Amino acid sequence: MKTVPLHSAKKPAVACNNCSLSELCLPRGLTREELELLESSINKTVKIKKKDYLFHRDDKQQSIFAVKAGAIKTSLSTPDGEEQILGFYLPGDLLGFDAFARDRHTCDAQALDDTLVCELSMDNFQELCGKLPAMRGQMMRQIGSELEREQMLLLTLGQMRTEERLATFLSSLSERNKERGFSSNEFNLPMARHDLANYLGMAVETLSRMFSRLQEEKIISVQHRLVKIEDMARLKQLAHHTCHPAGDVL
Amino acid sequence: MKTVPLHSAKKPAVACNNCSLSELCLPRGLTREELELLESSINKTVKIKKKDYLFHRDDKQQSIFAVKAGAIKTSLSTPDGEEQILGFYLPGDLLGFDAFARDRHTCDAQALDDTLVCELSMDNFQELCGKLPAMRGQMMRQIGSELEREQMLLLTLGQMRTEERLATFLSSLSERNKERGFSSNEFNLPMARHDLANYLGMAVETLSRMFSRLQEEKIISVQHRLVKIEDMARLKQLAHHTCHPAGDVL
DNA sequence: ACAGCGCTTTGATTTACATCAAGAAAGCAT
DNA sequence: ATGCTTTCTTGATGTAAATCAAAGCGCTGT
Repeated sequence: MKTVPLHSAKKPAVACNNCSLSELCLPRGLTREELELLESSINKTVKIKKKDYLFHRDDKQQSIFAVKAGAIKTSLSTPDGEEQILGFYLPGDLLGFDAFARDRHTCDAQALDDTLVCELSMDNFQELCGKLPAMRGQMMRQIGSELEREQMLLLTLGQMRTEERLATFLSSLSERNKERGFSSNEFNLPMARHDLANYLGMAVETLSRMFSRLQEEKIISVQHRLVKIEDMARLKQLAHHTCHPAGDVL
Repeated sequence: MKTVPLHSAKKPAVACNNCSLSELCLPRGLTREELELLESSINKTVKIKKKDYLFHRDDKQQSIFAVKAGAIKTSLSTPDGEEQILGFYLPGDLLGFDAFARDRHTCDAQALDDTLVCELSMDNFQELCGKLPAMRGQMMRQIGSELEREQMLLLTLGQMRTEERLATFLSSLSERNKERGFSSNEFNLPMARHDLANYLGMAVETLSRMFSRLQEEKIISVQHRLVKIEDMARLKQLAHHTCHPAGDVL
């Protein structure tokens, strides 16, 4: 097993403590020393072009990743070419946990845009988990969030009608933006209609109709990817199925 | 934090090494000494009567649990009383990971039958994770499986038609039984129609119709909860959407 | 045994959504 | 700009599955 230099002589390429995402990402709750150890363990930041893959299903797991800029979607696909999008990962989100079961990724991860991710190798990850209980705790929380997010999506797909699904999605994207200090009333969708429809388990046409419907009802206004929430109360009401205020990823 | 006696004088109440489930449960891959440490950390085994709850949503997480006998369902429910069943946990399955995100459970866990579970307190769990890398690894794998299982269910709910959903479910239950040394061709469903229908995101009536349809097509035969698979090849073909042979829980 | 209750199946009808089809708008290259 | 491709919206039609309704079956307990 590779060992991590405890205090590397030269300044690491990655500086988590300067990163605007440090409160959302792994560093949260770590002490100064722990943070330094983490920084020196981050292997590098990687650029991925739009439509390129960060990993494929069945790839051996090398690392876990943190999105720094851009957006990633993960999806499962079937022999006959059908796909189900499992999640959208935006800046501050971690991904790669899916491979914990068998050391191989269980889904594909593709960039929706030109994207920047930080990479932490599994070796380093394991070592940090052994050494730093706080780091292990933070990691557990991240995995827990992932589990929770998928559970919410199950509820959405299993129980809600299409309008509710969209309302729920918009409401949680809004929450998410608020948490990150962005506007909760006006934002751009990071994904195309096609991807969102698939994620929400409906046809693109249906999604489009639901956007129109919410607009007619004066709950939102949309043009292309720009969404404005005009009546948050009614949106939340439509999305009342949703139990959680929080949620880390979409 | 409580400390775990390294070698308790008296024999622990729990004997993982005698347990028929040790190959599926936490002990897998642990050395003799590690196993002893685990055994002495298991707090107790708990009995839960049919319809009683192991935990509720928002309960503070005290423990993780391993099902020894019986069956547990986990579910999410909405303010207006709708429910989505998230998983069925059978002997050898672990549950409780959902609380990792916020130290509180994100779903309810209810016994489908009189049930026996082993309980490992979070304190002991944390301690073991720090001490035993093998144990931490096994735990990560378990969590990974949970994530993977939920992903498969998302694919099922998002993309499949009702007949495919049932076929997929039966096929994976069959696999699961084979792995545990039970018959893969003939088994009892551990849950009522109502619960299965909800889990698969359809109405009870539709589920019933799909059972009938599969029976008409001579793929299975059903009476009450007893299912016989008459034509495994065609069942798998119907369930072709499913990518994975494995899968730990349902 | 019987009644009574919950669970399951089957049938008739309705409906939400998918599919099919076409047009409008936006992005991209030349 | 111009045309071309891709993405998105809207309309018309079809269908899978929900809902409504009722009957059959298998429990439980008296």
